[in-house]
Amino acid sequence: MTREDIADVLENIALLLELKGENVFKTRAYRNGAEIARTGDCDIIGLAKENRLAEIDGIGKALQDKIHELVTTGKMDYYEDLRSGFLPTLFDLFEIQGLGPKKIKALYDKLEIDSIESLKRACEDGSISQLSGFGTKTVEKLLAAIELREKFSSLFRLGDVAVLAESLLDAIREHPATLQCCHAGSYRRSKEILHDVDILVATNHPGELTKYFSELEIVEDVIACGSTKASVRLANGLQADLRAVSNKEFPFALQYFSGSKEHNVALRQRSLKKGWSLNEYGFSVKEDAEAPPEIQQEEDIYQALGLQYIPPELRENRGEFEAAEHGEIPKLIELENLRGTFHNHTTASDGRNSLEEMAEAAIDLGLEYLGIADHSKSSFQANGLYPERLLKQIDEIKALNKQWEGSFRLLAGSEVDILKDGSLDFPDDILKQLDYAVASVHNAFTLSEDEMTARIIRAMENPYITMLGHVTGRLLLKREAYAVNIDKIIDCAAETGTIIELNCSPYRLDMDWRHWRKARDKGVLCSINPDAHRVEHLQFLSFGVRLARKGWLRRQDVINTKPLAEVLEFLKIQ
DNA sequence: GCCGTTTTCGGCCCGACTGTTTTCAGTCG
Repeated sequence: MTREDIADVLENIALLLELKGENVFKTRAYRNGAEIARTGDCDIIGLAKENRLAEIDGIGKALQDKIHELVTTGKMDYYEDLRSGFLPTLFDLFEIQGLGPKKIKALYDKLEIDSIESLKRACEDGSISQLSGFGTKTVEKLLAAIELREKFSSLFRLGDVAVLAESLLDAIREHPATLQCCHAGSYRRSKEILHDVDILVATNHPGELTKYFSELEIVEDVIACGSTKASVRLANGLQADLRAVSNKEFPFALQYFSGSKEHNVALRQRSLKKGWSLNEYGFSVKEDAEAPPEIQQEEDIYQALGLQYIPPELRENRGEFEAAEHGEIPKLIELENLRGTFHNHTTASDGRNSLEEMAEAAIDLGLEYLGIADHSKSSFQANGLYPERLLKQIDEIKALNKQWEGSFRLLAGSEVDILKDGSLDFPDDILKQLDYAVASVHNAFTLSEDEMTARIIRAMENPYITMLGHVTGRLLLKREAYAVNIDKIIDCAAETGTIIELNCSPYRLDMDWRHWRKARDKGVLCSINPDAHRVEHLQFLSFGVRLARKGWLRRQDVINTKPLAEVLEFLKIQ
């Protein structure tokens, strides 16, 4: 029994109660309990065993008894009763955009729809249209949502893969027969969306390693396990592949399996011009071609082909060859370059940690400054701040800053909503009291591209707006970006000197890496922001740096590589 | 179902958007 297990049971109870049309506040109590189980600071399992759940705020008598029963017996009668008679596929319906408890209840009661499959059938055969509240538009939207889900079913966000990918590589590294190992594929190239994880190992005992790999504890299913290659599936459905090669082949295999396919096609074409055919095992030399140099490591392959080394993140055949030919591959930003960050939340709005806790966590990470940007009043759902509370927070930040005497500083900002017409949620006389302000769109996502672009540009033109938050509002594998003309936004950022955020929440990674190079070339500065809602989220900075590298960004292109003194000067604050 | 109290009952986050129901219900953030 883990915290996750408890959270899942409570969350499912909340869904089933919603289906039964129970009191929304009762439902909310269970959902709140799930959240506490999943992410609360307390040791919920230990407290449950000791009958001390009453110490947790939000867990009342009913949940205490039920969680205690679940933890000590492994099941909960209330939950078993509630879900008897329903297929587990029913829960999938809640993941379809546009379907909530009321509609799911209607679908279940009237048409016995209890899975995405039966929903799709009912959409296609027209039976859904008989139900009141389900018109043609609704059916269209449901079909689109089902299609989106199918499209994404075998895809994973970088942030959901990173821990697994690292622990797999660690396991391979520990094996005594491993000579060297490395990630390959799209994980190595830091793609934001992945469909598998590739690991390459150099060894003299390949069969031992593939067997060892397929028997690792985190492996759920073995898809294939041969003498040089193993494919497995992990509990979350992610596929992981291991390829074992000799030490001599390793640089070639690493280059080959890192891709991208387009990059490799271009590289092999270059190689052929020299009379060398390139594959995952090495160069094979055509007759009367000169002999290629000795290859010790991946860098040597690029050098042999007359190219500067191309970091894996840039291998998308998007101009990296031209740059490498002319020695113009940039020195890309590294995680160690970051000196601080902006756009973080606290308990004042929808964050989980206090100002002090966020500051301590930032100091522990070695940062010199941390920008606090809680939501503004229009983000009701996020407990956005009204001016009085914001001004009070500014005072609190000033008071806290005294203790660090310049060695660390909290910056007082706001994530101010860009309203539908492009005006801001706070008047200028409030904004000007802040150290900086992030402007973000949080509602009215369905404006036309022209309207949305004009709306955002209007906000950027406000002199008190320092940076633009999550430019497209996308949630990876969950919600498409809203319509916006990125090129116009970049031009406006260049003209107004507005920084553009690289929001490094694993769900966002927005602005997309494909736009950063041109933004950089127009002189637009980037800010790598974790959008942290709790101290652990500061770790998202590493994803931000990976995607900034993928966007060709150098240290000098990112505002938060600047030391504190320079940032204060930049923001014109004391 | 939880919480807090002017203590055992009433409040619990609110507004925008969408589609369809011609006056509002459901979903979402």
